[in-house]
Amino acid sequence: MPTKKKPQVTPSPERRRELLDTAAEVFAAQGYNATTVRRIADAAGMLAGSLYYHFDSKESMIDEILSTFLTELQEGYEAVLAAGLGPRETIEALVTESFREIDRHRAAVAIYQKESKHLATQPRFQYLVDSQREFEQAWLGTLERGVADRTFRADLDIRLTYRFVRDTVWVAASWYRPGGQHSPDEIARQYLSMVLDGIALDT
Amino acid sequence: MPTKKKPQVTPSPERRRELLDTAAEVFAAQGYNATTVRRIADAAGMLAGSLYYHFDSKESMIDEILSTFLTELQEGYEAVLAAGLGPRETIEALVTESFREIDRHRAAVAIYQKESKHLATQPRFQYLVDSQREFEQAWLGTLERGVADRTFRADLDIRLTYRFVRDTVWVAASWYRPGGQHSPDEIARQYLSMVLDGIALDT
Amino acid sequence: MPTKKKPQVTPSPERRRELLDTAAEVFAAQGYNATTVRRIADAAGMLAGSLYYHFDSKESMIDEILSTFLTELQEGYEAVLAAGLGPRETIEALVTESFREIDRHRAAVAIYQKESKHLATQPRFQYLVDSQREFEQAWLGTLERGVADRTFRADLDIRLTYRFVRDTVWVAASWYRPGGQHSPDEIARQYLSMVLDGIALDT
Amino acid sequence: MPTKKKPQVTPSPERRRELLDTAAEVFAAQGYNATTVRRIADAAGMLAGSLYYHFDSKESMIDEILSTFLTELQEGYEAVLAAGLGPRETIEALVTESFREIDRHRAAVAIYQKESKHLATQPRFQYLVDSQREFEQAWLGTLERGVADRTFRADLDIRLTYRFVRDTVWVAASWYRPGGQHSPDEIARQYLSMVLDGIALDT
DNA sequence: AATGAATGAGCATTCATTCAT
DNA sequence: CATGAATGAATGCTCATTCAT
Repeated sequence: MPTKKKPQVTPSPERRRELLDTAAEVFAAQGYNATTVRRIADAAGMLAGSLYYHFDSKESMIDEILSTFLTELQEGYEAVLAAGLGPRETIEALVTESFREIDRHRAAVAIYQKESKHLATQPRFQYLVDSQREFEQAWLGTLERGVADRTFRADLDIRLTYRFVRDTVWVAASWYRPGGQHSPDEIARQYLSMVLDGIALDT
Repeated sequence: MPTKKKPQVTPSPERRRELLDTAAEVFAAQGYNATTVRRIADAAGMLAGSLYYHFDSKESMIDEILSTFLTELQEGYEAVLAAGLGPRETIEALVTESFREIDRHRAAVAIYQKESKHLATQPRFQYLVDSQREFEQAWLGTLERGVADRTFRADLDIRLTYRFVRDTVWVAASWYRPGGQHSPDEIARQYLSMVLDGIALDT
Repeated sequence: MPTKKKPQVTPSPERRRELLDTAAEVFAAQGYNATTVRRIADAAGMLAGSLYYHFDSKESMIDEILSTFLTELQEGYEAVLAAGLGPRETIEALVTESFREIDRHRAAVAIYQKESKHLATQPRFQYLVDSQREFEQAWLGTLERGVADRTFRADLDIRLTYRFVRDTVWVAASWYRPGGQHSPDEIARQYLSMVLDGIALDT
Repeated sequence: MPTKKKPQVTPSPERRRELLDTAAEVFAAQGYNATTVRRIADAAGMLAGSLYYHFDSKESMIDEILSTFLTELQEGYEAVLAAGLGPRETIEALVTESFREIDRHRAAVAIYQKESKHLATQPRFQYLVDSQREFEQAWLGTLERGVADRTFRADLDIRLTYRFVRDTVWVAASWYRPGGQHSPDEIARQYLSMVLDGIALDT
C-alpha cells in the first residue's frame, strides 16, 4: 500500500505518476467499477474533487495506466523480436520480458487482465484491441516458426498453445508479489522449463 | 449456504434456475459490479423489481451461482480423488473434470475467476476461501505424490507448478465457447500433453 | 434461453404532464441552470432520484417542455396563416394567438425566452433554431404583404419592426399572470391598438 | 453599493475595468449561472484563482457590472427628467437615452434583462428593485402627464402601455450589435415612430 | 408472479473559493 | 500579481431495493 501523506506540495509530473500508481493499486485490488474515486483520493491523502485537478475523469486514469504499461510492453517485445533469435530463444525472451513487466507494473497487468475485455468495447480503448492483435502475432508467429524448424511439436493446436502460454504468463500477475521469494527471472526460468519440457519426468 | 427471510422458496425451481442462468450469463459478460439488476431483468423479460420475488438481492444471485458450481466441482474432484489412481492419472482426471465443468458452467467459472478474490473478503463468501483451500490440497497433494514416486520432476518449485497448472486450466473459461471446434475432453488432452511433456520437441 | 418479452414500461402520461408542469414552473422562476433537480423533486413531493423514473435527464425535461409548447404554437400559427386573411387581420390573429399561448403555457414561454438562445447551440435543440426561422417567416412575410398592399407604412425598417413586434409580445410572458385583471384577448387588443395606431393622439 | 474586506482595492482601476468588461461579455453570452469563473479567467488570460486578487467573488463581479451600469443609466434619466420637456419629448429623450445606453453597455443591459429578476430576491441586490421602481416612476409619470394633456391616448391601460414600451426598448439588447447598420439614435427614431404613430398606414 | 412507482444512499464530476509560494 | 494545487459543498444521475396493487 502506498504512502499516505497529508496535503503537501509536490512537483507536478511526479505527483501525477504518484497518483496514478496509487490509483492502479486500488483498481487492481478492488476492480475498476468497484473502486470509487473517493477511495483513490483517500489513498492519496486528498479529497475526491482534488483528483480532477490532475485528471479528467476516473476513466482517463485507467486509460493512462493501461496505455503507459502497454507502450512499455510493446517496446520490450519489439526489442526481443528485433534481436533475431531462434524460436525457442525468442519464446524464452518474451516470457522473461513478460515476467519482468509483471514485476514492474504488477497493478497495471492485473487491471489489464481483469478489465481489458470489457473496456475494449469502448472506442476510447481501441488500442487494447490493437495491441492484443500485435501480441498475438508476436507469439503465434514465433510458435509457427518453431513448429516449422522442428523446435516445437507439430501435433498440438497452435492457437490453443498460444492461449495456454499467454494466459498462464499474465494470470501470474494476480498472485505475484514483488519482493517475494522468486525473482521475475527465476519465475520465468521455471515457467519456461515447465512449458518447454513438461512436468513429467522423462523415462 | 445462506438463507434469509424472503419468499425465497419459489414454487418453481426451474424458473429459479432459468433466472440464475440468465444472471450468470450477464455477470460473466459484463462483470458483477458493472451488471445492473435491471439488465438481468431485461434479459429475463421482466422488470427489475420483479426479480426480488425470486431472490433476496443481487448478491444472493451470485452467491447461489457460485455455490452451486462449487458444490458440483467439489463432488467431481472428490470422485476423482476417491478413485485411487496414480499421480499422473489423477492429474489427468482432475484436468479433464475441470474442462468438463467449464463446458457445463462456463459463465459460473468466468465469474468465479473474475470475482472470487474480491468477494472472498466478505464473510458471506467464506466458502470461496474454504473450497480454494480444498482444491489447493487436491492439486498440491497429487503433485507431491508424483514427485515422491518420480512421476514428476523434482527440480521445480511445487507451489509455482501448482499455480501454473491451476491457472492454465481455469483461465480457459475466459475464451472457451461450448460447441466450439474442440470438445472439453480434447482440450484437456492437449493441455495435459503440453503440461506433462512440454511443447519442445524431444531431441 | 428464456423468453424475451418487452415488459413495456407504460408511464402514466398524466403524471408525466404533472411533473413537467411543476418543472416548468421552477425553471421559469429560477432559470434552467440555477434550478437543481432536487428542487423540482421537492416541488413535486418526491426525491430527486425518483424523477429519473419518468425522465432521462434534466435536459430531457426542458426539451419536452419546449417542444410541446412549440408544437402547439406552430399549429396555432399555421391555422392563422391558412385562414387566408389580409395582412392586418393576420397580424391581429397572430398576436392574439400568441397571447393565448402565453396564457396557456406561461412557464414554457418564459423558459423559451430566457434559455432558447443558449440552448439552441446544442444539436439536440436544433428545432429551436428551425421554429425560430419559421416564425420569422410568418411575421416577416405578413408585414411585407402589408407594406406591399399599403396596409402598413413603408418607411420603417421591416426587420426592425419584426423584432419589435415579436419581442414585445413574448416578453410579456415575464410579467403576465394568468387570471389577472386582463384576459389574453384584452391584452392582445390593447397591444394591437398600440402597435398599429400608436400611442400618440391623432391631431 | 457594497464593499467587503478583501484586497478589493486594486492598484490599477483600468485592469479592473478590463476584467469586468471581459466578465460582462461572457455573462451576457452564456448566462450568469452557466458561466464559470474559469471561463472568465480564460478570456482574461489568467487562471481562475487569480481573479480573486481583483474580486471577492463571482457575485461581486456581476454586482459591480450591474451597479455601474445602473448608476450611469440613472444619471442619464435624471438629466432627461430635469430638462423640463413636454411628455412626448420626454418619452423621446428617454427612449433615445436608453438606446445609447444599450450601445455603450450592451453586455450589462443583456445581463440586467436576463438576471435581474432572479438576483433581485437577494438582499445584496436590493438596489435592482429600487432602481426598477425609480424607472417605472419616470416612465409612468411621463405617460400620465401625456394622457392628462391629451398628448397620448386615454383609452389604453397605462401600466400595460408602460410595460410594452419598457420591454420594447430593453429587449433590443438581446440582438443589438454595436457598429451594426443602424446607429442607436436611428433605432430610437424608428422605435419611437412605431410606438407613437403605429405601424398602420393612416387612411 | 409481476408491475409501477418510489426510496435513499452513493457516485463521478463541477466549481467557486482559498492560500502558500 | 499570478500560479498551482487543493478544498468542500453541491450537482445530476444511477441503482439496488421496497412495496402496494
